[in-house]
Amino acid sequence: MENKLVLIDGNSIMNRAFYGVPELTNKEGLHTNAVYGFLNIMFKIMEEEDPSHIMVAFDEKAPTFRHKMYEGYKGTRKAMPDELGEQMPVIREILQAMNICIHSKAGIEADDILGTMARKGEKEGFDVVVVSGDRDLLQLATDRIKVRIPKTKGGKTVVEDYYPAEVIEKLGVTPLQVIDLKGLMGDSSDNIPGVPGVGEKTALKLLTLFGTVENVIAHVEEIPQKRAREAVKENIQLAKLSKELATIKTDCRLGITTEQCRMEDMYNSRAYHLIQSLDIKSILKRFDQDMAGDKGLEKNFITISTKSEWEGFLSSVRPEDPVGVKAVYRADRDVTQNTDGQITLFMAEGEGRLLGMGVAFCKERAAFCRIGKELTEADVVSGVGKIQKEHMLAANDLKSQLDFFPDASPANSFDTNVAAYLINPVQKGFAEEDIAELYAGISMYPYSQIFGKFPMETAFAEKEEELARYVCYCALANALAFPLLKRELKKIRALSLYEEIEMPLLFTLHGMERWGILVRRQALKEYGLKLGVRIQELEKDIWQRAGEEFNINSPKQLGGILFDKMHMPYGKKTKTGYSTSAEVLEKLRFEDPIIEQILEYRQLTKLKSTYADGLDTYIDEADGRIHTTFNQTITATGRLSSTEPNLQNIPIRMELGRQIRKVFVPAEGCVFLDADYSQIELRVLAHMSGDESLIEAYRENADVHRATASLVFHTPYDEVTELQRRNAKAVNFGIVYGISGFGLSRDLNITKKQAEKYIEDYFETYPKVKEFMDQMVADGKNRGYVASLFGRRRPIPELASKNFMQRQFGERIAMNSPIQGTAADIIKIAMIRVADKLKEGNYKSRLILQIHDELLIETCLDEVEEVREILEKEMENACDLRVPLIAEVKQGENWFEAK
DNA sequence: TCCTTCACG
DNA sequence: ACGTACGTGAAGGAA
Repeated sequence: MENKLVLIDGNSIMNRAFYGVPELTNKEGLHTNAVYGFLNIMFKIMEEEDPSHIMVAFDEKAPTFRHKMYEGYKGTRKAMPDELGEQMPVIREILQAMNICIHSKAGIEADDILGTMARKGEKEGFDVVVVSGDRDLLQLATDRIKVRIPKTKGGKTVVEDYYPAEVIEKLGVTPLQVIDLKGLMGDSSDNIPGVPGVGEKTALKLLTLFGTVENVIAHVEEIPQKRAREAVKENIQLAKLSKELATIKTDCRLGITTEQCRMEDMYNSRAYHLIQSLDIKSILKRFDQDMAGDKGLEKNFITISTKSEWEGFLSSVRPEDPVGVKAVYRADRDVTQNTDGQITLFMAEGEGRLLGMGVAFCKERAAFCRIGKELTEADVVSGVGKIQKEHMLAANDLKSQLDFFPDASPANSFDTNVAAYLINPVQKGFAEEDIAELYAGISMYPYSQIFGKFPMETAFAEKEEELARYVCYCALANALAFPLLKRELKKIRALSLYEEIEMPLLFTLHGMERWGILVRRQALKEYGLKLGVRIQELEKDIWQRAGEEFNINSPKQLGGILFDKMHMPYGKKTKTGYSTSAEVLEKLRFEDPIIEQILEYRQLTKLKSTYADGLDTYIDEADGRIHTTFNQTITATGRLSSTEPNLQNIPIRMELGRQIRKVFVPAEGCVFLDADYSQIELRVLAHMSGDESLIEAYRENADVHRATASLVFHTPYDEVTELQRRNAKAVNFGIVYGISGFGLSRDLNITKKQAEKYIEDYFETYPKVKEFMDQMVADGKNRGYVASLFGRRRPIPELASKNFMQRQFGERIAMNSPIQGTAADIIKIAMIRVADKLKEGNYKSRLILQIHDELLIETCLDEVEEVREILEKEMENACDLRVPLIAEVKQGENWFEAK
């Protein structure tokens, strides 16, 4: 409806909601019940009233003049409970995000703001609706001002409506007389004293007789009842004051116009995300219905389905525009074209998989290219390729779309995902939805809310219109974010990290993923079968010893058997019950042979489910190879991670598990070359700390653990015992992790005291290491982040935590991240150089895996010596430290042999 | 969806 | 008086 103004009493409704809605919290433990209740009431009112204008008024935190005056009189207003107080800023933020006018001013009560705006609106011809939980507001009611008072009755919200007629009916006085009523009877909830001894009944009688407080006072002698007469007589000042207190001002100078209250773009994604962070699902539904028209692109995107349209669109690009893109493609690979070997397979890959592409230059020019008869995949691909010569290509997760951008290079393309990751690696997400918010200044409707968990391929088939719009927004977000992200990278001095490491690496990783690693499927299957046989034997034995059949994989059931039924002494307890971890079982080894069997059972089922059976499902039918995905933007430290499947955690420590590496083999005519960095993190530590003794040890190519033992335990280098060396090694590890006495004591099975002594001695031996650690923690506290040698940042908010544990965790992170991060930087450089050398030299050998400090190359037999040289040299020379970097290269017919 | 366990560096 | 070693991903069970 045109010209309807809704005015909401923020504090009052929050208060109502807080006491009316049972306790609710989000994942972080923030209370949300009042916010939830408030929004429910607000939406209900909006649904019923369909207003054109809306405003919410709040009280300022500081006590107002009126209350100060009264404070001196009698007590104070009850303090707001913390659980409600913490929700006040939250609701204001949400309302602000929804572009709802909120107003509060020191010295002016919310009531007075409402009163003033109500009268103002009425004068300007608005229908006014005032929403409050406070009956005080009833004095505002007129024919054009409706007062609505929500009440919660048994979990449901019922709203009582008051025009003047209803006020008279319910209260027995006119709206204006509400003030007089309160002046006489008072209002404890609003701290209005009233006249002592005068209640509702008496007050009403007096008003029927005299009309107003002033008249009651003037005719005080005429009051029939003695008690009331005396009461009023003795409290004339109090009555006057009470009336004043009860009077809502309607003439405040607020400095806002009704026009500023106009409703606009309420259902946007900023508000959506805010509410989402509160874990209130039911409110989000309202957004689902109403967010259809999000901002940014309006209806400025077109769908292109012919080649001429495409060419016309391309020519509309302005010289300074980047080209934002997002490809929509089929996930499956084209099997039929991949019959004659590797090379053909990859040439053919991608071909025929593209379904469409969002392309955007700016807010005014965005298009969805629909692949079809008159616009082929080749048209789109070559069109983008051509425009890329002059314009930066901006994509998000370019690696996953690289098949469709054959002309892309690290220099002519930008990945908003990678860039945002470098700016803050511990942020929630880096997809277009996040980029749009943070770096493009536009709102996007989240994919999952439109299409659920379906892949884009399905979304394209079922909701093409919506998907077209979605990918255009993605493309636009990328285009708009590009300059901002680049500027930010420059500002934090991470631009060279981005340009010289991460972007080139993206291409290297893409090549590794596509090439994949060959797996002997049959051997894997046999391995799994063998495990299965033994698992069944163990299962039978375990059940027999337990005296019943149960699920050995269930920690709960296993705990019940071991600790309740068999009465073994339990060690640790977890949140949910007994711990049955290997560490605990290890200590029970001698209680019963069942323990040994359970441990073996655990080991075997792990190998079978995760590796034997698990890996098999990832073998590509077309080429017999496994193509993992390397995630470049997951870890907080800068390492890569590997998923679907994870090829960075293939067993090696235990012999039986290690055997599985025999199924990973090089292609026909090739061998594996596998190179490991030797103690890269400790070497990085030596460099970064500048500790002379540690550097010296590495320069002399000494056994560092032995050297450490020698210095820490004051034993000649050649007389260090095995135990001493082992202890020193554990200390070295601990140092890299951000040492703690407890952690080390647990690892070495010694007392905390002893462990602390070790650490103390260690720091005495390598004083610069101690200095370095302290410096990192100080840096983290001062700047909020620590950085690697190449400028890779990790924010550490934990260091500012009030929680001791959290803070200590922050300190360990501060000590570890620069080291782990620098090591990650170094191997990334090595990877790029190795892959580039292989490419430039037209070698047929390929880099196929990275496992943090290890690189695996499928090496053609005739290239072995040259590639070995390249691998070793590029790894060792990846960066120039104060200590040498050593890479140990091994060769083998499979991954087992090459380690 | 969260938790526990365990595989790796 | 707390209750911790740093960084990951997958599987299976419990809720």
